Amino acid sequence: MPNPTDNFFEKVYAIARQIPYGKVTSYGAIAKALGMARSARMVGWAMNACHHLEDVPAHRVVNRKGLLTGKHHFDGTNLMQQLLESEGIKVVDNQIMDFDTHFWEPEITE
DNA sequence: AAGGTGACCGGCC
DNA sequence: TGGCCGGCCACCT
Repeated sequence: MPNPTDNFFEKVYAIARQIPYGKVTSYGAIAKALGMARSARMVGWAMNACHHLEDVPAHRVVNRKGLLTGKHHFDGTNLMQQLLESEGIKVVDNQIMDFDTHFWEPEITE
């Protein structure tokens, strides 16, 4: 019997798992998809908890500037960048190149 | 119960 | 684009 708070995380995970291969999205986009555009920070918090889940491609979630703000939370230091580049996304200095091109907008689940 | 924290965002210069 | 400031909401001590 999951707590109601866990549902919130599940929602974030659901969005993250919907991110297609070679695509990225922003915390704000996910927050907006959940109807909490003003609480993008909560998405980041949820991502922190999702870090122990392999089903959630957290490396495809970056901030709205396309900066790999959370790369520091991954196992290594450049693991997040490696994963993105492995999907065809060019990353330089923790920043995604052609962010608008690889940007993917999550579906609104309300 | 209250305060501090955080993988952020938007506006302004 | 980059830096600074305020707001935002859930979680932890």
